[in-house]
Amino acid sequence: MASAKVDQRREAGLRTRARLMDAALDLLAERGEEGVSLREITSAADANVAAVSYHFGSLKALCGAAVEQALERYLEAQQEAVGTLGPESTLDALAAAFARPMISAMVVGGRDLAVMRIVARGGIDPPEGWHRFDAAFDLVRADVLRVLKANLSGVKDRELIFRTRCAAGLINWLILAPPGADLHKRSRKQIEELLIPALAGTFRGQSSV
Amino acid sequence: MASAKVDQRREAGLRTRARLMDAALDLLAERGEEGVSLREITSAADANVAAVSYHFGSLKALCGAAVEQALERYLEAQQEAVGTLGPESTLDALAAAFARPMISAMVVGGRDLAVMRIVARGGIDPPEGWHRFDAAFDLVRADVLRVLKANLSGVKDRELIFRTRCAAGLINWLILAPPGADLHKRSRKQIEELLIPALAGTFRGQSSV
DNA sequence: CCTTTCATCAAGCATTTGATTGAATAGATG
DNA sequence: CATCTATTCAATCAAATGCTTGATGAAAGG
Repeated sequence: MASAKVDQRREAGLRTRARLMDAALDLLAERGEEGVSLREITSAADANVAAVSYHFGSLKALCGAAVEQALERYLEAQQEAVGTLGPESTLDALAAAFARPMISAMVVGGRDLAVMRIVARGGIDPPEGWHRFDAAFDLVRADVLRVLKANLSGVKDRELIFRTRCAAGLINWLILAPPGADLHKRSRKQIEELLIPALAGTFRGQSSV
Repeated sequence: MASAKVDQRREAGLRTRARLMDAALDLLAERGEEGVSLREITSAADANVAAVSYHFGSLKALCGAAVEQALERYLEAQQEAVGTLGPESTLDALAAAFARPMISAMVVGGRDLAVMRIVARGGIDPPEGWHRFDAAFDLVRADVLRVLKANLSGVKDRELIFRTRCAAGLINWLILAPPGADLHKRSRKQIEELLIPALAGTFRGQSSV
């Protein structure tokens, strides 16, 4: 019990800090950076308005921390999913791996979905400091590009890169779509059956007329 | 000169009214409904703050009118583009027609692009009163679906509808992407060469493994 | 020429925003 | 026990928000 002793005050502080981050995450996912207010976050987190200044310095800093955390969680999942692909993988397998984090988030819902929505929003209005993760994004893109080149040898790199962008955009769009639209609340299998072919088609392009 | 006589006061009023709408359109396209303030619009339109209340009743009403006007312009262009398709049209032709308004807006830029951005934003955060245009959207979707069924006889309707949604989302995503990304400021030909195959692929799906 | 009508404007309104302050509370330390 | 420290809280701040008001100017109408 000696080394397990902790300062209860500090622990309580970290708890409200975490509550603030979670509340910010949910609200940012729902309404975006412009539509989230200090009072709303603190009341959702059951904390005092001053707690934000105390723990993060400012509302902006809190949002930045929340977005950063979302990005880290997302990139980890996305890298793990795409990293397992070998050069022999089919476009279907690529599409499945590429979409896996998004599909999981959609099935599970809750905070995982919020993370995805925040990342997707960042594709439209990139928060400052976003470029800190450029290298990680490039890593994912490189993995995708490798599989694409193996499957579509006749297509220029520029086109393949663009199609990767399209595929990502397609996914992000579906994530940001208002709940109640097509995919939300469906089973993993149903989502895959609809999404994977469309996504694989985007990668493949209309090569055969 | 008899019937051409107009009230100069009223004409001036209509001019500032139009200036307000244009300013609102630009700002809404850039920052979305949450990020636009009364003072910003009126200063961009070179008008007094009270002009908004006078001409539209409220800021919300002004934004609603601007969004509605954008939707009308968009739907007209989209319907015209897709309506020319026959049942014999290839997926390439379908993709070209489907993307034509977006491509034109991207090449021309300016207010046309603002219109597209507002419509795209509406796909994520649908403004109230949006469903007034559901019928018009359905018309476009029906035209697309007709061509899709002729080209992809083995695929279920539900999948084709979903792929139409994916294609629209893909386009909207590229429209909303920050300027400076891939497509912006490129020639129509360059944009088409990149976009049409990707879009046609999305429609076609990965039917042949 | 006088009155009315339409549009614009500076000034001010109440509310909400993010942020700060000093006191109060609860736990840790010696 | 007393002292210190980390956290929370109600109260408050200046700035920005959307909106209204009464005055002002200019064109229109009789």
